[in-house]
Amino acid sequence: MKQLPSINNFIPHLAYDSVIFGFNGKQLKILILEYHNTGFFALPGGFVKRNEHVDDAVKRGLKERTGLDNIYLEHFNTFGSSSRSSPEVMRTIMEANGYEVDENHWMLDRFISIAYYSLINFKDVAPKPDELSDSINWYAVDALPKLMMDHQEIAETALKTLRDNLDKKLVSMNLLPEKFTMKDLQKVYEAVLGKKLRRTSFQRKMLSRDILMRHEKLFTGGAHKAPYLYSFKSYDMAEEVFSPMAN
Amino acid sequence: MKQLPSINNFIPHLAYDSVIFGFNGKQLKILILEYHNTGFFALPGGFVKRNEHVDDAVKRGLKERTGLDNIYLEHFNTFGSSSRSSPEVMRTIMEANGYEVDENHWMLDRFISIAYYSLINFKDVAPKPDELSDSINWYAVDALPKLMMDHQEIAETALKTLRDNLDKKLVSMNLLPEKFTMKDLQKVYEAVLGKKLRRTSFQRKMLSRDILMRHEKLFTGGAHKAPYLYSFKSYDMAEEVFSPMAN
DNA sequence: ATTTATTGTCTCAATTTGTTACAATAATAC
DNA sequence: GTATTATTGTAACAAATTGAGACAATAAAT
Repeated sequence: MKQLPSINNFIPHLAYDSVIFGFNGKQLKILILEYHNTGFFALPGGFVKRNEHVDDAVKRGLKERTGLDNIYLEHFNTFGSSSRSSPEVMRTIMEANGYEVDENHWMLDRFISIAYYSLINFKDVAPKPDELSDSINWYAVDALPKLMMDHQEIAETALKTLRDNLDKKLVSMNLLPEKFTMKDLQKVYEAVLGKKLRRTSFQRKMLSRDILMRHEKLFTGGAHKAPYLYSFKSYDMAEEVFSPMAN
Repeated sequence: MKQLPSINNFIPHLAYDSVIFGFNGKQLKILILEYHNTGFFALPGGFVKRNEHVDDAVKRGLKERTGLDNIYLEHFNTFGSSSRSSPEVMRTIMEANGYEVDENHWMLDRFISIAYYSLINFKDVAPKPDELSDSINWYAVDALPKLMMDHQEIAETALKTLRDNLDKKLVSMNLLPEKFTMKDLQKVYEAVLGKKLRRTSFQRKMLSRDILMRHEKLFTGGAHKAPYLYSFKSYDMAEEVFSPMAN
């Protein structure tokens, strides 16, 4: 009989789930895994070790379970409803994988989930399913399979957060190569926001913000004018929150 | 010897902290408590029961510890660094209150804190300290005492979140009476944002958003034109996040 | 040289915001 | 009553931003 993780190593009742957004130049997708022999689709998640920073647990788990390494993750919400956990679902998943599950097994307990999201360029990675999962695949945000427990809500909240923050945080840095064209940048914005933007206004706006550096042109071989390449200027996040009244 | 709460009732390693913003018509303040005989200042916090929604734990704890009841709370972040907890601080607080603390007491463990914030009109409430605390008082956001552990960071993050969301969420509803004048509303915005706003532009903007209902005038007895009273139109939060591309 | 697709920028209209001005009050003083 | 005072609601115009279209400047193919 295979061994499940021991409760001694983990903080009980506490889990994380991660919403990994990927972009293929056109569409925004989310990484979803499917458990063996169950038909259950879920966000990649895991547990937190006794003496581990939650941020590190998410990075560790994501690497173990999907092969993804060294990606920028951001916490966006915590799902703490006592009704969100489903012992039956957990039992089904574990039994379908050949584990014997004790009635009082800690993984059947009620869990609070700390939720993270990330944005990556999915050309760069090849996620691999872990031993519990049949598959791990990208699904377009408007064509997700039915997700187990409250994972649909977690994914929706993540998308809303991403849309609200795209402008401010420029997390899109993770979705683009070091250097990119204005059109590439616009496509990221359009995919995340889920709507078309006006080319000229977008270009003027981005240039006026003084956050881009212009580099050499990119010659693609197309029968047309070559676009400039840009990169983000580095900027620091320093911000005085508790400052005295501004003038 | 007094009894500390038993671990059997609570989820281990999990706590919450609350940043309660209050507004007095002029300044934005935060509710801070001071533990007996220690000089430690802290945000009001507590633990989550085994079968309790985290949201409910925060409401319950806040009522028990401060007398505040029925206020709107919103989760804004989770503080999960493994270094954020300080067993020495916890021990000092408990011993200063006459409790005998076992070396391995669960309250000395590492804790992950789920953080909430709220906005209230502090004319309406009279917070009372709980048995562990000497005092519970309002402090202006730019004149906080030195807070224990990472509570300063939690408070700063809450203020930043509040500023970022004031416009969108109109949480300021909690800071105003049912009906209020345009000047009242402007003062809330100014206190939260920490800067003066232009009267005419503010008024035009608020009116153009179609979120206010105009009522009768308010006669204060002042030797001048009487302002109208307004209230927020109710609005529902329904929002399609996973909708197909907008045109 | 001509054609084609795409890019960068300009222009002018439409919209939004900043700024000032001013008429319309409530209450008080006379 | 009438004048005075403080404050409010809104108009008017300027300044800034955004929307929409036009167009010249390319790269590469014909």
